[in-house]
Amino acid sequence: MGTKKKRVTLKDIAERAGVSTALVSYVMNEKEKEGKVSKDMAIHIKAIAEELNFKPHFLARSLRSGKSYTLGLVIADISNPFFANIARVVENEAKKFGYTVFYGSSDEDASKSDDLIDVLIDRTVDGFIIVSTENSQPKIKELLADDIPFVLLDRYFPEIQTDYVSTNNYQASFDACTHFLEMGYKNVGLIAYESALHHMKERIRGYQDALSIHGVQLQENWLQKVRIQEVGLKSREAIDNMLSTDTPVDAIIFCTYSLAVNGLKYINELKLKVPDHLGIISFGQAELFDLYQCPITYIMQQMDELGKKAVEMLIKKIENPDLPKQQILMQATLIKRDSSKKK
Amino acid sequence: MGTKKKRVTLKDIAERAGVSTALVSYVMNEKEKEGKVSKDMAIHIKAIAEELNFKPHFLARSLRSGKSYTLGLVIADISNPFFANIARVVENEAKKFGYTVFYGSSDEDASKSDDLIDVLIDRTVDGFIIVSTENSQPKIKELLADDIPFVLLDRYFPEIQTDYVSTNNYQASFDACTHFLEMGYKNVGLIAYESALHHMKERIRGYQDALSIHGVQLQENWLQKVRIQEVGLKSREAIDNMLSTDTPVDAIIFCTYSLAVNGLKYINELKLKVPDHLGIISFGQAELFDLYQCPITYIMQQMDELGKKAVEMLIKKIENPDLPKQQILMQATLIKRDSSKKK
DNA sequence: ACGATTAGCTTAATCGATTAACTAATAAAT
DNA sequence: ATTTATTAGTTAATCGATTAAGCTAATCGT
Repeated sequence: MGTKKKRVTLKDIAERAGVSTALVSYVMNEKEKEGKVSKDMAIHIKAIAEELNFKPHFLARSLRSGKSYTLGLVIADISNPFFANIARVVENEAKKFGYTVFYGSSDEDASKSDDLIDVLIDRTVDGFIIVSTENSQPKIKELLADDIPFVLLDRYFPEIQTDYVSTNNYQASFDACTHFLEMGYKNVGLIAYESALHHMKERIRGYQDALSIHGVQLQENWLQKVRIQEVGLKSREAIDNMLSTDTPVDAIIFCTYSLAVNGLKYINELKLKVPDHLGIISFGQAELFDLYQCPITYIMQQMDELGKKAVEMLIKKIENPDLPKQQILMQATLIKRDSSKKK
Repeated sequence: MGTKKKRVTLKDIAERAGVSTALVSYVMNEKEKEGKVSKDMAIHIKAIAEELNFKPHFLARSLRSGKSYTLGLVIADISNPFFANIARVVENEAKKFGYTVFYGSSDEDASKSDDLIDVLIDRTVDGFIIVSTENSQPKIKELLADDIPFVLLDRYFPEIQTDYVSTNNYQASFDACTHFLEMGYKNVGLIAYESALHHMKERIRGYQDALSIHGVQLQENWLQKVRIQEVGLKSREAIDNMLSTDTPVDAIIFCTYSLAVNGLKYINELKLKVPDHLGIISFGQAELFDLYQCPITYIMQQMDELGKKAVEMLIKKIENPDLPKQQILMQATLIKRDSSKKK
């Protein structure tokens, strides 16, 4: 009843085989090719290891080798389906390379993010994948200075030279707005986060350029910015603003999933019909978009590829720190559905 | 410029202070109360540690002490909002106790779950929180036999004596069905997973008992079971079955979030109006329920409490393995909204 | 046949922190 | 004055695996 099974160590195997632990270690690490161990002995030792069900002690090995085969993943919020999916992909991909993932949510708060990174450094992770927050530049620079391998995911800082994998947000936003205009919507609005984060600025810029290239003048109140911490309260206000001008919007682009959730809820409350009263396009992808009044047009990012690339880049970086920094921007795809259908 | 900052070790501090590493270790572990270290020396050493920004090496400490302050969390699927939330709560709660969490998704697949647990054991986690899958009893028994601390979360096996924290699913289901009957719905159906998992059986039993206690005879096709792996395909079939009998249902209880997502999607396709054509109650909670045709009535589990309790129990268990096993069933709450409103 | 290789294994240091056991010096007790 | 306690430290083993360096005996080349 509960006999604490004590670990089988190299020593146990060595004793059983009547050899030194070093030899066992060589066998376990397939060093026999290098002429360190005889074939017979290798077979013999492997058999014993098998029989005793030997599993190397991760901590001991890591301590000695300085490698923990552990990655730290810092994301904004695991309860956002976009990041939940990222987390999943990262976890699965890392596993393929023999790495395990510690993760944590920053809640879009730089100090939480910084703390999390510190905790994970203490835990001797080999590297990081980071979805950074506003004001996390100092920490990022610190990581650079300390030569800690990391890859930024989804968000990056154009003024800091780092590895990153992200999406061409400018293009995505440009395409969304253009699509609305082509479908006959005249007054296209956009709700973004009030944020210094570059990806958000790019989304705004893409929208603005699309309007101006199509000869549409951006009207007052079409562009709304909401502080991340106040999404719940201010989303309604933003929509009210967009609708109560001389040139009320007939279509809205939501720059994030949370903005969409809150906005769509309010649109329901206002009893507005999508897309008749209001066309909708949103960044992100979620089951929710299938179940609204009508299927919502959304901007699909290649999450699987984003996550995979990030892991791949990070592991390469860990194994070869001198690799030149790499930047990847992936293309997003506009999934066109009823919420933006032809007027 | 990337000067790999090398770790500050006990030895560095010891040399600087002209003492042995042992003494430094005692100071760092606050053992001075036990009369091992003079006050002056303690202050002196602490000052040096501070100055050099000493951080103990986690792996070294863990290797020596046999404690890693790491928990393993095995959940069904991180992209399900219910589990994403659990993961979050567990992570936050663990942090409060100085623990960090490794997690992974099992995808409701016992062999994946078992593998995951093995990987985490290799990683020397101190204990597990497990949302178990069908057929994972053997692994659970193995953990018991090996005296590895763990707490089951959400799902448990009544035939195995373990610690667990779960919800009174029988009552929750009973209440949901009763609510429908009281609101004037006559033909209440339920869609569940085809599963041997006890929590699922309890949900079914609660529904059946509620019907029979209120004098309603369970009709053919009212109770539908769908295999987890086929939710996408078979949900439609299930709903078709419920609607195409002599006694078609006028209300449906969905036993899980995934069942609800798929079911609601199909109900949209069928252009059925909720709640006029069909009342809806679902287990789980999600933003999606706010944004459907009308707000969906759902069964709210106390996720925060579930997660917190699980962490608390686990850590107590880790620190005192001889603690008697504890079982906790939490009460769920029915959040009544328009999808089940009075006929 | 003699020195040089090489195959095959062992020794021992190492990663960094912890802790039981020991020492030396001082203080208290009898 | 001698024993006993207490204080304030040090030494060295330990957790388990890795690996450079060393050793021995067999093998090779000429």
